[in-house]
Amino acid sequence: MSPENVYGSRGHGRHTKPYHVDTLKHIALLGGVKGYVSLSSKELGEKLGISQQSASQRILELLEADLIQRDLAARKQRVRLTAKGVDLVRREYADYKRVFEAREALTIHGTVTSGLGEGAFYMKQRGYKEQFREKLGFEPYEGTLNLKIGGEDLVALNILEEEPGVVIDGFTDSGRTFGGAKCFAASLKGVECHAILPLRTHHTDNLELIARGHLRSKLGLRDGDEVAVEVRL
Amino acid sequence: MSPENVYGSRGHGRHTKPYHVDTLKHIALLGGVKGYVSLSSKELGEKLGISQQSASQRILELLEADLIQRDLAARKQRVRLTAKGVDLVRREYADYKRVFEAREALTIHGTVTSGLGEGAFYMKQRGYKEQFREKLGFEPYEGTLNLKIGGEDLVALNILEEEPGVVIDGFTDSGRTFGGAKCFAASLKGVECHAILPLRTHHTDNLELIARGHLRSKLGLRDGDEVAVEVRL
DNA sequence: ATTACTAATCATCGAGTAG
DNA sequence: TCTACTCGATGATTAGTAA
Repeated sequence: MSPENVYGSRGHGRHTKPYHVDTLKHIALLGGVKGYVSLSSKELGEKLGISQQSASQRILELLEADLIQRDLAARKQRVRLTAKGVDLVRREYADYKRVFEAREALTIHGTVTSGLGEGAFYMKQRGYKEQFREKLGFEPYEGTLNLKIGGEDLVALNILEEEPGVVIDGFTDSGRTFGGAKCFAASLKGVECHAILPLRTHHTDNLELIARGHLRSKLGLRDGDEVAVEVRL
Repeated sequence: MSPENVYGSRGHGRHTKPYHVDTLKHIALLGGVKGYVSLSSKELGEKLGISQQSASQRILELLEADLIQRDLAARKQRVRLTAKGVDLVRREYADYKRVFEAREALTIHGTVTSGLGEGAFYMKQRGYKEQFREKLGFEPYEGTLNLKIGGEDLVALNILEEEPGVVIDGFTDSGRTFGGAKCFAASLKGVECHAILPLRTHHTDNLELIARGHLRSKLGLRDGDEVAVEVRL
């Protein structure tokens, strides 16, 4: 588990309390990930084994932390998780998945996308290129293959976030700061490559792949193609 | 989630506190499921974002609740989860899995075993037979096919425990009490059957199947055969 | 019925420190 | 070093009740 992932900073919110994840889990189990669910504070209290008053308080705290949204128009409130709330719960899920399904490799499904071409800019930086040669043993093509990850495969990204990988250090060049990243050996349709993730940024649903050559042309990939990449841990 | 699954009674322990599952999760992530891991109270405190003193206290509470075992012989303590502790964490995992991988069917792998022939005794009871005819629409063969479930498939059993299913009520006959159960439609190698689970008992690694005919002879199954059963929710 | 405020109670936590 | 005790401070929960 990442060192920052402690109560005081969990979910990047300043007000995240230890029991919030569990509360979110119960709302999620009622369908709060897909849409609003009718849930009185009394009902929530019963599910959590606490009083109506405490449950009401927790709802207020989750609202304050932007982890749920509420519709208080009708007699009975309706709640749903925010994207941030879903993300927090999915991260917790990733932890448990790591406990029981620790593997040497993860298969992640994604859709080929163009992105903003930002990857190429970063791949051209000398500060990165030298480290790639040193730590990965090759100098990658100056561009990345961007995969959009969705649905059940998102949890795999959360697992990667918590695995060490090969660390590429951040640096500064001409007054600009370039953040650190980590790499995992991977293969895409039999072609060896590396998955690369920023060290700090979370909340992403993208996975970038780098390789010796130009993956897109080598594999004849186009935007929208569905692929499965095998990432080794 | 089952109504009993609240803090006060979680894991059937009288002393289970809300943060115990999270503490167990961190120990599990370090390898505490497979064996002892060296873990000082200071280290645990850092992982949980609490002080060394509080972490020490949590270790004592987990020991008291029979959720971990400890080896305090060396300079640094070593801890591991008990079966009860693993079970508690796996149940939590099942909750999260249900949130993100809610499906209409679960595929569960198991090994055919003979068991003690107890299944047949229960299947002969009139109190059950009448309910099977009424609620499942057929009267099953007077015996069960017993599957031993292991490893990663155990979490599927925990998911079934939390799903409603078709409830078979308990009853008393000749002064003896017969507990309730719940059934899920299933198929084994293309043959329609039902999975049946006791309503109260937990901590099992067995799954019993009932069907119109004798599954074992119909499918040519022997003890030790590996099968996959598709259970519909 | 609801939600949620306030005040009192109760539990959790960490600093200091002993073994 | 380590674990873990005491105890005062902090934080969480609930009963009573308002709206």
